[in-house]
Amino acid sequence: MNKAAVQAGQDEKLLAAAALLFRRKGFAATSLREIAQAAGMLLGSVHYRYPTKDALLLALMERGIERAIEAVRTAAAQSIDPTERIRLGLRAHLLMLLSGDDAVHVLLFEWRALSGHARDEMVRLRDRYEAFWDGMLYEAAGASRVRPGVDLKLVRLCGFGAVNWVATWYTAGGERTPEQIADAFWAYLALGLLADDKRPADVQAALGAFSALQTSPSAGTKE
Amino acid sequence: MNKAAVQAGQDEKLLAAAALLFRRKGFAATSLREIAQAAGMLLGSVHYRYPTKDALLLALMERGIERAIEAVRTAAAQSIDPTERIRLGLRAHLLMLLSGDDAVHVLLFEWRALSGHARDEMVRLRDRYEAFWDGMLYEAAGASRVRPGVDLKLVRLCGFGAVNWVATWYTAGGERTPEQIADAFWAYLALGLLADDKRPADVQAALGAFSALQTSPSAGTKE
Amino acid sequence: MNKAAVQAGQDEKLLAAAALLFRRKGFAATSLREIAQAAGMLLGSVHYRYPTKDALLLALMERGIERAIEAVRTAAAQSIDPTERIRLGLRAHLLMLLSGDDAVHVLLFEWRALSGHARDEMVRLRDRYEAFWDGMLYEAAGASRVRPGVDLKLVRLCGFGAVNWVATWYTAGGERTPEQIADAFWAYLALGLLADDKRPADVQAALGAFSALQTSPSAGTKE
Amino acid sequence: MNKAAVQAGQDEKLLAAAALLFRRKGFAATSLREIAQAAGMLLGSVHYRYPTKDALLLALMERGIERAIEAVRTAAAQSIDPTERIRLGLRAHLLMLLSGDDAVHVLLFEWRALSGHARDEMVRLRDRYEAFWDGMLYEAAGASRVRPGVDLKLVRLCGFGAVNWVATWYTAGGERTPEQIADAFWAYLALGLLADDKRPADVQAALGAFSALQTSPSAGTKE
DNA sequence: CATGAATGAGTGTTCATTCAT
DNA sequence: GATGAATGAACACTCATTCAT
Repeated sequence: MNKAAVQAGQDEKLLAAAALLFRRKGFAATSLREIAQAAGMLLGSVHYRYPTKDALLLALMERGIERAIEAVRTAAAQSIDPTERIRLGLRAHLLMLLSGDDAVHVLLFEWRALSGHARDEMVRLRDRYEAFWDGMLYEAAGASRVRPGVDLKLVRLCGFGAVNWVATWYTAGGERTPEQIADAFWAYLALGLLADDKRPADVQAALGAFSALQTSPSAGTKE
Repeated sequence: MNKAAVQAGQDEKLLAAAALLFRRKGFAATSLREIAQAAGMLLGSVHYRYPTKDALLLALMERGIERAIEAVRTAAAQSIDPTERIRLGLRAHLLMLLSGDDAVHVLLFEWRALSGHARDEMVRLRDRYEAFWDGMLYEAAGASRVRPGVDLKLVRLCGFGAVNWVATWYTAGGERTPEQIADAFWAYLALGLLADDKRPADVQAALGAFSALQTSPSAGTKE
Repeated sequence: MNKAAVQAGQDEKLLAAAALLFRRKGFAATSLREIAQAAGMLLGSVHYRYPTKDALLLALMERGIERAIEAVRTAAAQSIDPTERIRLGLRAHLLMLLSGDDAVHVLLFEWRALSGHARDEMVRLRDRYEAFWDGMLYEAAGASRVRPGVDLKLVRLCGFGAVNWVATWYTAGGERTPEQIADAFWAYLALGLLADDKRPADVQAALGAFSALQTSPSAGTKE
Repeated sequence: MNKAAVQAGQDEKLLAAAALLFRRKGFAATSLREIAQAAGMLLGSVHYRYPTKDALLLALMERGIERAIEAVRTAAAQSIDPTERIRLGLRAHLLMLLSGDDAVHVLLFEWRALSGHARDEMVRLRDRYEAFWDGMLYEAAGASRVRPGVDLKLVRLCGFGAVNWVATWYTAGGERTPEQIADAFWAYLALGLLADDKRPADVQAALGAFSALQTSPSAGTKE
């Protein structure tokens, strides 16, 4: 039992080291030797735990997805208001991505390195997370808070994009905290950028294509 | 003269092949041998044109940024209305990213592979593009179409994120065209998601943090 | 225990093969593939033992210097007469250089190929060997066998040059053995070339510059 | 005629640049591109003048040998005393080697890089120079200044070694000039190191092997 | 169970050389 | 006559992976 705990700890150290390096240098540019060294173990031992580099990445992603779902679920549970739940979830998602866990970052940015079976497996994991978010959005829509004609799936993809992309430019110690960024993004999406008295007239006109869009609200998106 | 044209064509083929492969497999996972083969030239010839792999990537990015700026500028020039110009620019940006040119994709997703001087150079290129967009946004703000308290830089980062992330999930032949996606994202951001009669009461309350944010409208974001 | 012995044997074979090839073709003109093949191992295995080509050369030089010092010390220990000790040491040095070990040859002729840290390391090794020889020479001088006004450091450099250069023209099976060559060189240096009755008059005159030199007997030589 | 002069000047610059680089980095480690750049010409033009790298080295050596012979001959001509002529020749040889011309250095230290026909050619050149020196030595012997039993060829090899090796450790601005070094070496060889009253007794005894040597004075040496 | 020596395919890069112009 | 684009073999080196112990 003690031995098993040590092993789990070793595994934890290994995955954490891998996540850090994958995030910093990318999957392909990181060698298993580096990971082994960073984790304080030997190269052979890495292969003992994960037979291939792909398997290590996949394990990392699995862990990332579980933690992300867990974190978002916990955050959202703090409110029963659907809109507020989304805001809290968004905060949690961004927090995980920026400072919580390298595994989440890896999950979002290194999946292209996988191929074949490992890639299918990873897609399955992502779908689970996306389904979880879609659930929250449909709650909000059900509470008829969302403007009619809005495609929820597309909203999810829009919001995810905005938030995930933050990992690209954010640096700790900047002028905004992750929480502030998440709230601001949510405010933009929820309220819109344009001043109230300016909206109806010119925007509606400008978005002719968008109006057409509203008539087919369930248009799909995914590969 | 003929010779110069042939050389330029060779170069074009080389960069196009590199862009395609970098996009599909990532920079680190693509070998110069593969690129050479895809471009129909020999390995030595690739190095003759670009002394290092980094130099090839950098050249690709330079081309990508020039084309992106050009495309967005041309699209935005079709209207004099600041809001409409943004919508048209967004469309052009997404179109470049998705189907116009692999170089733009590479520019956005492979910059982490660079280091040292090449990275500085790339950052300089990106800054130019971002400055170009900020210009368009300030126009719109100057025409007092934007809700007070909105941080334009953060809006740009939000919008870029949403749009750039599309490259992550979009597949040609899907149910929406790039233009439709761009318009929809712009509509979400411009008008907001929430129904008019629902907005003032509960959103304002939900976004306490956001209200605080509005008092310091010029808060920065970046590293 | 058996395993360690096998490994040491492999290492020995590798270094011996490298020394032979470096001697025959020079460091830069010898490829690691050739060395691997000559040592009966695979290219990857060479790098496993010595991470870089420079490291391999350095290891070779270290071995060369150790063996040279050991051989010279052992030979010189056979006599207690300072002059005789030098003759015996010279013999041993030349023997190592010509037929004993390619590593010694490499040490003397391939050091220019190194740069940076590896070169510093090599200089350190050479200095140790030279200090060892200077010790022997000072012994002889202390026994007041050496003509006054002779610069011992310069003598060492003169003798080393004469003897090391032999590696340039010597071929096994020639008309003189290494021992005979060493003894002859030592005789020339010790006794001088000129007949006794011819020396005082004309040589002294011919060597005006040399006489001047004798007045500053401690003039240095080296960088 | 003007054109021919320009060409000869170009050739001169090319050979000088090659000599400098070969001396500094070795033949194998110097690329033709470097040489071309240092000579201010283009890579193709180097090949235009010398079809292969070996040919360039060989041309360099030819020039080196011619200059060396010329310099030594001129220096020796300043005296009619055979011993003095040797001293002056030695001075000239060392001067060429150290500061006169990189080609001489290359000639002595880079010949191992050649093989096949080019190597044979180079050996022929060296033999010419050595024959020239042997001529001077036999003059001195004929004037019966040399101790009986001394092998002149071996003396030449001994002296050449001592002097050539100086290039290995000499640095300009050191405490001795090349002339002083040459004179000192000649003094050591001509007069011997040991004090007069110490010589007959112990050295003769110590050099038993040498006495045997004296009975076969014409023993050859060369490969 | 864990290790580390060994592997060999593959990497980016260098380079002397060729040749059409 | 002189150039520089193109070549491809060779280079030192990296790396995920295997396997005997």
